[in-house]
Amino acid sequence: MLRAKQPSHTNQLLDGLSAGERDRVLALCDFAELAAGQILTEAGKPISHVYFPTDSFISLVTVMAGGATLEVALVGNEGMIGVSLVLGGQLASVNATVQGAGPAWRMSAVRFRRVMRNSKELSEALNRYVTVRMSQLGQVAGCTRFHVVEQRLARWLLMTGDRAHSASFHMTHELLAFALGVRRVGVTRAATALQKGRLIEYSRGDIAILDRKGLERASCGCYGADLATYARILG
Amino acid sequence: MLRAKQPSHTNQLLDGLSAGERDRVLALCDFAELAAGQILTEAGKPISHVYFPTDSFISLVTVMAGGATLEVALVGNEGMIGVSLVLGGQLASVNATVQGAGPAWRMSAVRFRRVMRNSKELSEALNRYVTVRMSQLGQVAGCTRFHVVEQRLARWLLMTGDRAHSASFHMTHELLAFALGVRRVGVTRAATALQKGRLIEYSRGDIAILDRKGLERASCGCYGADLATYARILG
DNA sequence: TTGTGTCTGTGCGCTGGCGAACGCAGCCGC
DNA sequence: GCGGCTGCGTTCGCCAGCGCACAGACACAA
Repeated sequence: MLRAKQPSHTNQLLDGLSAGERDRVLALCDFAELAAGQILTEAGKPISHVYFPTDSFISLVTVMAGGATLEVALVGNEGMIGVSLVLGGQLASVNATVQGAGPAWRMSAVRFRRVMRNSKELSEALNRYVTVRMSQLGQVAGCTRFHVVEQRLARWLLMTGDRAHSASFHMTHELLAFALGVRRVGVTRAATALQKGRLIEYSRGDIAILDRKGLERASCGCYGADLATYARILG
Repeated sequence: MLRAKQPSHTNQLLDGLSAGERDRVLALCDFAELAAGQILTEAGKPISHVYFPTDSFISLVTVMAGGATLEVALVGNEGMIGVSLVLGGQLASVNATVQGAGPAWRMSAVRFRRVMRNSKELSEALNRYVTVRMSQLGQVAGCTRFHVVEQRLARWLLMTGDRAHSASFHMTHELLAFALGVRRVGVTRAATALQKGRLIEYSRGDIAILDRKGLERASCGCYGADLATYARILG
């Protein structure tokens, strides 16, 4: 694993709150160190905690009957894990697996429900985040349908770079294949092409983005569309 | 257009409310007759009204940069149009086009915001519906990625039969192609196969389901998964 | 040093869906 | 009764991604 930027220990959703409100919320959280591969929620099972990542990032994956997998969202310090609770539910609707190890603010479901009832400011902010996620889910469906692996890979690398707060991070082709819902070989092909174009560099799971602008050109517009959606609703 | 069952003029979301609450909500609605092709919301534009379909059904479509289209949800009397308002937003995140003409309860955005603030019962019910939609969006993304056109077509026909309250309805291959995000030719192929198997019958846009059980076998499990999700959260 | 496991690269035949194009058949209006 | 429009059927070459299989390359441990 290559060197990462200084961690920020902040989460944008919480930072968007007024100072007093943010402090009240943070007082109910503890600071958890998430390990790569750790499972935070499983589809259909109760949610025990919500998480506000700061320097970790988490992959939300749907598992189809038959075992095929597809990542439907990548959550870093711009988001949260456990949106079902925001909507008053109990059960998770997707599998959340830690992709990038690191810290996150964590709050028990019980406390979260209470503070959601009592804080209009928090619940409004998180409702806006839910709106963003819904928009992005639609976008992901279309992206997955219409864009080729190389574009989607480029998009994924950009998103991950943002959430890792670093141009380099760890992720094998195998894991990328699960996220993109393609074969490992398909990832290798696409990654080789991007590397030949001097946009990225990788070796045994260590990936580095060399040319961010170039990678944006190689990706589909969905990367920019996602950012725009977020900015429009939560910016 | 072939004969339809007796229309019910009910909407399941509203029917799930207590009688008093339902009456209060309905008193704020008017009864609109929606025409096929009518556009109810457009992505990025303000939502003027929410709709609770009774015997109409509406297709929610994402339009990608480049013009490709993909239906991400089909809403009938089990749902509503305008979920962004439920979450406190102003703007639609998808295009909603009437696919099956018919009646729907309609309420202005202004009134809807007010009643949402004042009725815990309504807002909780609609929040559960939002949860369902989020789950289904993930399912759709996976279905679109992994299942072949014939399966997806079968699923679409089943969903539409449910929402039309009838085994027959009107829909050309061309429009189906837009919904499924494939070529018209691809729809024709799949439809021919289903017709040869005596599962459906069609002619110049009039489609009839002949063998519902057979169609379920020909579809992917996503049809059943969607129903199960709905039942689990709202049943 | 040797071994073992992990990660990446390549090749082969197959298939589902694509774009483009053309023909035909039913229906409606004049 | 003719013309035109809409909806459906088919064909052709093409390509992205698939499943399968195997080989090299590096890393760490015994």
